[in-house]
Amino acid sequence: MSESSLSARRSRGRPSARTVRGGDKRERILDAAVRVFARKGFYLTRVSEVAKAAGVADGTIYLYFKSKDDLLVSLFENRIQRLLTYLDTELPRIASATYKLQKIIELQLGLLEGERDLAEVVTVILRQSTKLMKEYAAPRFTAYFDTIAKVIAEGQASGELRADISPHLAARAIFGALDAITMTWALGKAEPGGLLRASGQIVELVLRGLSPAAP
Amino acid sequence: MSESSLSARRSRGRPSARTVRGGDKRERILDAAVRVFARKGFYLTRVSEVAKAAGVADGTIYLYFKSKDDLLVSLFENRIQRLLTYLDTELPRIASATYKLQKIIELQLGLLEGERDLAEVVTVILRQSTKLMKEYAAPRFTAYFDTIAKVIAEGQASGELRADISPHLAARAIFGALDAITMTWALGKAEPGGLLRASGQIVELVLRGLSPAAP
DNA sequence: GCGCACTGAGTGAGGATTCACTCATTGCTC
DNA sequence: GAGCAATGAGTGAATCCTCACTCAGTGCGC
Repeated sequence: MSESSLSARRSRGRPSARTVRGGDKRERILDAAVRVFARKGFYLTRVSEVAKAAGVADGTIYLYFKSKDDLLVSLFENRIQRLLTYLDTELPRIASATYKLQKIIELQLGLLEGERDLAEVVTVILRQSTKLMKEYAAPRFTAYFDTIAKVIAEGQASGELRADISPHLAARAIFGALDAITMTWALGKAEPGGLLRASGQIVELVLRGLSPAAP
Repeated sequence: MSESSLSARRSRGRPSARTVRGGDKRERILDAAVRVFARKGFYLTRVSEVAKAAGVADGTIYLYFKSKDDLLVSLFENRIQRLLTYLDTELPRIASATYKLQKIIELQLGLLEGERDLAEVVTVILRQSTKLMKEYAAPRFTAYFDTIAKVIAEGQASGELRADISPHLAARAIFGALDAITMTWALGKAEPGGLLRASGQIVELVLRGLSPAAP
């Protein structure tokens, strides 16, 4: 079932990417969806509102997305892919585990800085659909945790990081810290630069937390 | 408006606490609600399902709660009050900021250990209603953050903790770490004792992270 | 009998999805 | 290049289903 919901994401016989009229409607719908979802939440958002915000008819949404659920998942997929792709290419180039951690933290916060609506969708809205959360998002989160945990384990092996903390636990803690900071930032005033400034301090906090004991 | 929703929580002319028949129905409904909300999420839960799980009629729920929203808020209120009350009485008795932090961490994880459904409600379900989140839960979270931040600021003033990190930022990071750990625990296997074991390591992590620089 | 907790079938509103229709565009034919 | 037919993206009103909530009743406890 989770399988079906995953494969279903890929919309069926959609119009070709270069549509004759209107241009990239799919992109416009996604843009509108981030904005509307962020303002009203998933369940309180009417599909017709997204359509209106995107400047298309209600039915058009169903030409590009299977359902309202599919719209949310596609949104997440579409935007978050950047982060994962970037990590996959960048991390291997960094030798030190501490610098890798620093990069991860800066990336996660940096991606959402300047994209408040996206931040809110990722930290709050995505979790509003239990079905999506359990079937789709949870495994994605796990995969991300694993990436972080692997970096920590490397650092422990090399002696760069303290070895008396479970890498998976630490990974979840780091993710949670970043997530909570992003959430309060998005739900609150969201001052520009707020996340970037935070990232420096969090790097500090995490790296000292994971530093080997002073002899 | 947030005011009205808050005051509205108090149910109107409910049956007296000592009902003649059936005993404390209100409690039974709350118990059922935790279980059903945890399994299906707020929006996918039908009020009739909660009624069925509680062994009462649909209408009975409305004798004790104003609405489905009210049911969720009452649930949170009812259960989480323990944590806050306990903190308010216990924290002042502890002198050292580091021990206070330790207490907070152990309490937050300890409260939910053994109450998996409640853990899921607090970490996941509560956030499903954007309205509740923004009107009701966000201020509660903020108050909790403030408590933690105050402890950190105290520790900084006394030199127990490093002073180059914003107390509010650190508070959110700590909360987020605990929250993410609880969430993955609740959504995953939720092994007994898992949270307690985690709490020791998190205390370690946080306290070293906040420790003053080694000279 | 009276009052009150309780019941649960019924109601109405709301909203996701559908689908019969429109018409700009394309490309075929002469 | 004009006329014409075919195409299929786009539309949005209508459909139809799903619940949250209501309220006319039921029967228990006194």
